[in-house]
Amino acid sequence: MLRTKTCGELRSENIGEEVTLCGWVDGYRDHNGVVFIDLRDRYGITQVAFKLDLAPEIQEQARKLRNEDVLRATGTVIDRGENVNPKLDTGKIEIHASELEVYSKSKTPPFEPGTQELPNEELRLQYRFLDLRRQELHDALAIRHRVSKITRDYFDTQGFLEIETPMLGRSTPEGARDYLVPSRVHPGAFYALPQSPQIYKQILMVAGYDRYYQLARCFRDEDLRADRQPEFTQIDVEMAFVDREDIFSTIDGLVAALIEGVRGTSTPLPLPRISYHDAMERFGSDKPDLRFGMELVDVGETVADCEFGVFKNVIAGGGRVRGMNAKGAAEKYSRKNIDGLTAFVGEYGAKGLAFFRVKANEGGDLCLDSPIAKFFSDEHQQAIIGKLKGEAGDLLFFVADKPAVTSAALGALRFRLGRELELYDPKEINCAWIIDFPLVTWNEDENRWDAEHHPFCSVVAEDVELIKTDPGKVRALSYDLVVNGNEAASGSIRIHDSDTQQAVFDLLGMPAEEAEARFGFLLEALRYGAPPHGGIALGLDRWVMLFCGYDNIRDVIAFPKTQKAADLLSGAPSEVDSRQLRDLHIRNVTK
RNA sequence: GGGGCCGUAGCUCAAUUGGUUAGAGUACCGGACUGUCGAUCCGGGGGUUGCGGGUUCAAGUCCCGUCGGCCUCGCCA
Repeated sequence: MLRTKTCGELRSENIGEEVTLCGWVDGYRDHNGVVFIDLRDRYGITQVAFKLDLAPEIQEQARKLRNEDVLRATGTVIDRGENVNPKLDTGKIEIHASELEVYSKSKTPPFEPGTQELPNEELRLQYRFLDLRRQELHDALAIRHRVSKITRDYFDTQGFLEIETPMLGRSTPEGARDYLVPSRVHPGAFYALPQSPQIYKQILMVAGYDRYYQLARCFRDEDLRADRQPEFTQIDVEMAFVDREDIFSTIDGLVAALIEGVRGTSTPLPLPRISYHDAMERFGSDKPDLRFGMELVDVGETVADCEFGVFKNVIAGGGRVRGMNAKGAAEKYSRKNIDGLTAFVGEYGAKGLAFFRVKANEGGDLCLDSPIAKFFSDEHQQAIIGKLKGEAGDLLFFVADKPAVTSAALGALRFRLGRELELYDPKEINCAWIIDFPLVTWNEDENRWDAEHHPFCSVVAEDVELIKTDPGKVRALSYDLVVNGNEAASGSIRIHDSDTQQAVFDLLGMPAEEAEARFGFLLEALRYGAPPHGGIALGLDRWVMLFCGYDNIRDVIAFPKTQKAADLLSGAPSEVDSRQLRDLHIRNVTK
């Protein structure tokens, strides 16, 4: 090594030692007779002093050092005495340099990795090599490494094999849009990058590899979000000869190991479970944030005969009126704030947001205060207050609409209010299984049933008969793991007998020929002795994001892409020359 | 595809709500200084206000379009 120590490890015990450090200039202070350099590497910062009286021959060179220059300095570890810097772990010592080698000068950087105020993200992504020098990115990627390492160790102890599956696969048009790769040797034909290793891992089960996992890179050509990148990493798992409980206990163990390994805290197992139905009723979401309460309440019966036309008409039309109680928030939201919330729920299809402040009148009785309170008799007001357990100072919100809209709007509003009202400890990691998802949901536009999870998802045994009679009521053997309001894992027990598989294809309106054409290779494999099997995939990026306490996954990915799926560092995607296109039998039709 | 926020010096921001030569901090350059650690002090350079149109006596500011970044609905089996 070119160095004998790192910039993070020297302490008082090292005083008197001759050491050599390498690193980047994090800051410089030139006092003519002495030049101070804050030298930074992965491990920390150490102050190096270049003193005129000790090494006059390198003084001139030291005075020219600027931020982000790379150097090697050799010198003696000195006690700082009175001049300790409590901000640095190495603050009790410094190096009095006798030798200096400048490996490379840096152009003036567009921003300083050590600075407090971050530049805009566009610049950070363009100069990602500078951004990655920041301590926060180092920490995030270290946690990411820890999650991967713990995962591999855990599955190893459980007898799993890590098996790689192809990146160049066959396009199956279901689900997300594929990223396609043209074939040179098969003119007009394309590979697809995997949306997930789903079909391959099921084939591995048929092949007898009954405990498989993989840290799998996946690709989906869909619009991005804060927690969605076009390429991302799944902890992909599949097991044979198992039922749902085996998956839960296996993943419970992984989750506990991750939290223990990253946070150092233990997690009570088994993780709690909530049915999809209960999650939607109580929280308005299939990925509820369970760090706080503020559950939804149905007041449909209570307000069915009130004088407020909106409520009355919605109930009469088969809709629902649901609400929730923001405890103590009456004075925290002005009329203008609430207008903002009304616009917010509008994004989820709600046509309005009714609100009431709970107040105590002169007599000490509770009543509702709102522009629409006059439409509610005293009996109605008391009933509403009773249902939502209202107390003076509470703020009640209601949405009246189609059932799905009340869930979507109130679920989103609850999530937002929980954050704004700081109803939880932001460091908490709260996990729960959501189970008993519906197998299919009705697609209004296409006038058919769509698979909620995917077409190979098995069904709760007692619901099999319902496939033909009442498909919307069929519960799937699928499950999600939600963490702090994020879908952090999703999986299912798969269908392994062809009768059930055919029944599901029939339900989805997929003719046998079409199923054969699309994933016949999986169906054929299942005909050669398929064990009962099931699995799950965890979103590794999201888990790391949650462990870091960030609100987007770009900050836990070394080289992320922008919302338009561009890499601002490399310039991908880019045009290619016509020769490459010709080799691939591709013609550019945009010109 | 839709909605919203943003774009001014290398960077972070300001600019009287349409009005004189677009400012500050920081970074950068030069100088002073032997104990700083957000060093300090003196001096200096640095602008196509993302881009293109339009309105106006006058546009960083208003309007239209466009590019880019972020958030989001749809989408993501």
